[in-house]
Amino acid sequence: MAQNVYKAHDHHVCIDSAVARARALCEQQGARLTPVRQRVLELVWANHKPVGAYDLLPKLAEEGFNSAPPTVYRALDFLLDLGLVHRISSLNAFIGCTHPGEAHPSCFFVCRECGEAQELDAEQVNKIARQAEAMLGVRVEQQMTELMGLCPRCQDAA
Amino acid sequence: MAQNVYKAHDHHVCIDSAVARARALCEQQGARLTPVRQRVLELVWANHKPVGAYDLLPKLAEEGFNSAPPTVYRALDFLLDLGLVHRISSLNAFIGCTHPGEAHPSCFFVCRECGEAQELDAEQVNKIARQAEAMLGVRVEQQMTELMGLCPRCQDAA
DNA sequence: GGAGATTAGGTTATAATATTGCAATTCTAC
DNA sequence: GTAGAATTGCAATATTATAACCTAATCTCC
Repeated sequence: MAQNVYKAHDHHVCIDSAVARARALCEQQGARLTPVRQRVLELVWANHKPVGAYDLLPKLAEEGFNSAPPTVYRALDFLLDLGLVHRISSLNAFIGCTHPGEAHPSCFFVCRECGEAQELDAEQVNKIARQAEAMLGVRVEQQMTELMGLCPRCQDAA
Repeated sequence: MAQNVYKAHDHHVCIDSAVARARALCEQQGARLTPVRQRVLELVWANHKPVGAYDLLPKLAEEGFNSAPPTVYRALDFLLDLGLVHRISSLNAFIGCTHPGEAHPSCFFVCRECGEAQELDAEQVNKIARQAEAMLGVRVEQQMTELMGLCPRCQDAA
């Protein structure tokens, strides 16, 4: 299971290590972590809530970056390709990945109240994929699972 | 596992039984399967490919139905609530469900070539949900899984 | 069967998300 | 240093979804 976001933690470490992993991965793959791309990654990691592409635009603008939609979508596509971020389809939003290294299954729990997302172990989803391949003859190339509900904190609050 | 869409079948049966199930379910729940709603359901069932809301509009228009976006979105929302259709988030599209009866986990394989979707057994996804509840203390209310890849036919074609 | 409540549908406008196409620039490898 | 590739800037537009407000149909209960 990935790191538990519901435990108290120094979030700067999350951001810093995300950038460090990104840098390493880009070097390894011969990809370029340009200023926009790095800044988008940092902004996605600003907290543990999936962020919309259009939420990033004004923040980039403030900092003097170009801020037209294609800029942020291109950066996000780049990060998605490297598995540095995941897309939460049901929210049209993006969130940082804790164990990047090319595209891999996306499996998250998202709280409908606070919006925080917790990455989950995707082992069971792999089972579904293997089962479908065996029983139906399909070939699975991508997987995503999204669970929605209430996180521990928001249950307590209610 | 739900019916296998890759096997030859008389598709009229799919549509007819979908409508029959819908009628029964609506009766049971005291909901009204109005003409627009039934027609939208039939159109969603026109084939086994997820269909976009905006693809339905012109077809409804041809048949003299009102055809503004809210009309089709309302019909789709109604059908979603009853579990008669599912939303494929990664495609912004909708597909008929073979075993309706209020909202339930959505689990599909979608072919990236032909676009056909095959509903899968969601038992493993339930396991993920229970695991997340046990280990993280979250409460899961909704689930969706989407697998992407190549269906048997499109593998053969390639 | 009629009054009031509820549900469904019509209409217009607009919000939110995402992409296309092309020109300009920067980087990389030779 | 130059050709080719990757990246960015920019303007326009496509696609998906909802808001707000009103009218009409249907239900419920007496």
